[in-house]
Amino acid sequence: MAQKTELPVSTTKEEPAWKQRAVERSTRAAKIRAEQRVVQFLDAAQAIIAEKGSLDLTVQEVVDRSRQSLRSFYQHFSGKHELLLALFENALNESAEEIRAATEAEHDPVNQLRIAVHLLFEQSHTDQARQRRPLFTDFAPQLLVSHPAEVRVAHAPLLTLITEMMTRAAEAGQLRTGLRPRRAAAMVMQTAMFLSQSNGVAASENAHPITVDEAWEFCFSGFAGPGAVTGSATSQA
Amino acid sequence: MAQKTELPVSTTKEEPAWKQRAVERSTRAAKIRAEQRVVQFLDAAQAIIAEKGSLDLTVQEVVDRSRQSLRSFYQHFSGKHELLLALFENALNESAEEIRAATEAEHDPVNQLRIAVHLLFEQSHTDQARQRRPLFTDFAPQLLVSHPAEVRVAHAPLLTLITEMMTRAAEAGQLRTGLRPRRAAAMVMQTAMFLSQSNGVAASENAHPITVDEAWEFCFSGFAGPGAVTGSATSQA
DNA sequence: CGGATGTCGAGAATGTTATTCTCGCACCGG
DNA sequence: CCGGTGCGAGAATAACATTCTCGACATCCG
Repeated sequence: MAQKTELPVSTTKEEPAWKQRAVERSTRAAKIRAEQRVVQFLDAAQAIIAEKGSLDLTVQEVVDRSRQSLRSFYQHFSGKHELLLALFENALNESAEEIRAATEAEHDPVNQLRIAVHLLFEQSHTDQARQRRPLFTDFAPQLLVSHPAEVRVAHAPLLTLITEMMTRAAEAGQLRTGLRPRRAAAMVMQTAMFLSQSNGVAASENAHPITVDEAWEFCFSGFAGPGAVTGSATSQA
Repeated sequence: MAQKTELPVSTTKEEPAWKQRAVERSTRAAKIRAEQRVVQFLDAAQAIIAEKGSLDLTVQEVVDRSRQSLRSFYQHFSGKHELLLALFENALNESAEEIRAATEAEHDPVNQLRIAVHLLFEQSHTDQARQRRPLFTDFAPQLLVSHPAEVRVAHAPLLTLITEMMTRAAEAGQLRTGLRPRRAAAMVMQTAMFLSQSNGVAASENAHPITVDEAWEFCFSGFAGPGAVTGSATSQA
């Protein structure tokens, strides 16, 4: 691509320093701009979703809102799907942060887990708290089917966090024998999220909806083994 | 609409018997035809799904395959969505039947539950056994978000079945105190299905995938009271 | 028989999106 | 000033779902 005529043959292997620097300079600027744009797209999408309380957004909407162009959009994302995936990962990271923050005051690992399950459950609830996170939990199921690998990556931080707790619980002898902490963490995490989701809007008909506490009791017994007792601060509400 | 002139006023309230019969006769024929057509659409869709192993079907495909017309399709279904819903309900009914059949030889309610969880788990697995049922389990998540009420209806037969088992388990003192059978049933059902789904294709990377037995142990501990032990026929595999 | 009415296949028309493509402008180093 | 390059505006394309129109064929009623 470059003017081979003026450059020594060695160039093929290693560019001269000045060129590298020059390229670097022009490259960095481009990178910064790119990052800015990506962020703008992300923010725009987030805002739209928050406004309409649903994932039904059009690439066009996002583009308009972010005051950029379709062209630019497809230059930065391979498609709508990647945008959503980015938001999804974001949301899960934030969620993990939130849980970490909410549990760091607590010493008892089982209580930490209880808090984690509560938060996870609430954040995954489709109805309530339609502000930010739940939407991505709406999105998760589709993803789970179409792009399981990406989902696993996105779940990683949360899974890691919960695994830590579970490991400490295991050390405290709170874990059913024969159950590896990571497995337990995975199951608890999934269960909390999905039980929450499966409640749907149905608050009207029968008393179906499963409560946070029920879900927690279920998870707790699930990993602690039958007969265990919920940590000291059990919410008997 | 009818010729009011020749008919007594009373007609407005109650049609004469002969007319009712006539209407009935012509109506029945129509109904039969309609049912036939619906079945044809359903079969065609099922076949296509089985063939491509995915839910990505086009209304057009279904229509072509069933040797009918678009017009006819929209005359019998309010839209693609309703078709999928019908298939979904079907699949869940079959699933419930299957489970019922597989458990009727078993007396111990806990063992019945174990079998049920195993079957549910396997049927919900996205990978394996891509023949019939799993596809609808793929479909479920979307539905759960968009039409929770319908999902509840579709789940009803399965839920009922599992609730029966759970009730018997409770009578046998196998259920954690304070846990109503129906709630337990709902949670176990959801957990079995979702844990299975969340495994994704990832069989390659880390050892993530949760096994049937792990899921069962988790569920069992989740609902069973203190000191309970998995039913006699525990598969220690 | 002959027209009215209803059913239905064939396929065109419409509407919504995502995604791609084409232009043309503005800016930048030489 | 010139050839590029980055990018906005928006037209073009492609899939689909859903609706609409037409015309053939049947069935019923007088």
